[in-house]
Amino acid sequence: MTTNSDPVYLKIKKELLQRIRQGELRPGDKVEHEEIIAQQYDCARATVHRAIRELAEEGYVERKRRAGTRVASAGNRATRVTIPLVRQEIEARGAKYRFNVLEREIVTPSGVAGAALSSDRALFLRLIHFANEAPFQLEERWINLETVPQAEHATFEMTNPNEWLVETSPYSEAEHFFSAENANKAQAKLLELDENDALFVIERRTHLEGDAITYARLLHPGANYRMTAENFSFSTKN
Amino acid sequence: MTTNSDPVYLKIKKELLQRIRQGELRPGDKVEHEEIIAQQYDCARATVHRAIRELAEEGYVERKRRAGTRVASAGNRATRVTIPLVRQEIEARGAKYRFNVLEREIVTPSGVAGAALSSDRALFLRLIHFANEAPFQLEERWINLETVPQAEHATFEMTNPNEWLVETSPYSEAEHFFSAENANKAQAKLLELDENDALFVIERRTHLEGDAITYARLLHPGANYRMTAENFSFSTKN
DNA sequence: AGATTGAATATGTATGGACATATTAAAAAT
DNA sequence: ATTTTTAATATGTCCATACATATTCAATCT
Repeated sequence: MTTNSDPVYLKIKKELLQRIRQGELRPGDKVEHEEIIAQQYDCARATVHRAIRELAEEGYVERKRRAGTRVASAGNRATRVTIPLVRQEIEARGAKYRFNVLEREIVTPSGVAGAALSSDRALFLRLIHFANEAPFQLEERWINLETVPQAEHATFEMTNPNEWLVETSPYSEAEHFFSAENANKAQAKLLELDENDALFVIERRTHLEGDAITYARLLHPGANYRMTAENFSFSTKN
Repeated sequence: MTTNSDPVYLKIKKELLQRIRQGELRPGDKVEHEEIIAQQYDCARATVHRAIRELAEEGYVERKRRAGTRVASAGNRATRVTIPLVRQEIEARGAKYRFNVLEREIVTPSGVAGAALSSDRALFLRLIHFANEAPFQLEERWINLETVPQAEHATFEMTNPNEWLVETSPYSEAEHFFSAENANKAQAKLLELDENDALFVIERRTHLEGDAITYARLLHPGANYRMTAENFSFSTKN
């Protein structure tokens, strides 16, 4: 609900959103002009503009110059997913975090990793992450040594590759893919599962200004892993 | 890159983001005050404010009154996932969409569905969705008949339940969960898979002002299903 | 009828000023 | 030395106004 202490633009936003949620304004319906709403709330047009602009950014309405504002057609709305760092994810559950480097090798990446990195030299790493000594995530990672040459001499004993990379180039762009796979024999053994058990797979490609940095596959036992997507405007809070 | 035709606030936003991406401004670093940037760009403070506010909303910087603006610590950044309507998803691939209602029954939901709906009467539906006559998604859905009584007499012959619900209460709030499971015998048969093949599972709970509307489980063959998460500020476009 | 031109209009951006408010740092009082 | 009070400051919101620009609708010309 709308709090008295809310700034005016938020009040307008919430009340409009409520009218949409409750079906008073249905997809395709026109929303009043900014000037008219400004009169209703006795405020400046800029204030109304901000309210409706934010609703547009969140996908609730569509705006066109001269044509006005309409409630957007529903369906395929965007949700937010936060992909956590393993350590945080594990420690947030109150468990002890530990990881282990199983493999470390300089390779010429091929296949998916090759396509993702487009580089001749990469550092390949295979790691396992534990929560309270129980296998939590199996990680296969390629780091592009052409764009991140420092990786060649990093030990990855104290900080895992993910944390190391976040430290090294903090705000690189990332793409994520989610899928499900059956565990092969090796994966099953490392994760203490049976062969063919379902795995929840997160793939991540990061790049900086077009240059590929890393490609990683993060494999979780499907039986107890669950990823949550939040709504954009939760209830009427925002 | 910054286009000449970009509005000033976008120019400021992009150039600040670039300084963060390239590591000139690192996590924890202070960003200049709004007034100073306004001087540099010869614009009003409100213009700078909008640029930095949007960067804050996207998680790149953190702002505190009196304390100023600092580059946020990286890691666990949010990404956007769009959960498409099956029909759109299938037709977007150029395939023919068809669905089939396999089961339809009024039940008292128990287990996860019961917890999600907290209702005594629900319509349970089991459906299969085809792409070019190949099984694409298996759907198990409970619709709360206390909040959506009209569902009891809906046929779901032309419009599938998802589309029907989007039509009925367009902007309800939704939560999504992703996970991986092994197909049981029945699921495998319906999806034309082998038993134990990995399934990519999307669970969805929707509610309207606190009242539960529906709970659905959407099961995809893991072998060829892949969900993509986009970045928030793609490159430097936004 | 069809194409071209020309207003009308709703949104988009921007200004420069004002006041509110959270938070910090310095000053004063204990 | 520690706590309390006070002032300084950066961000947050808002206004009234102005002009830019995309898009529609009507008027005009071929």
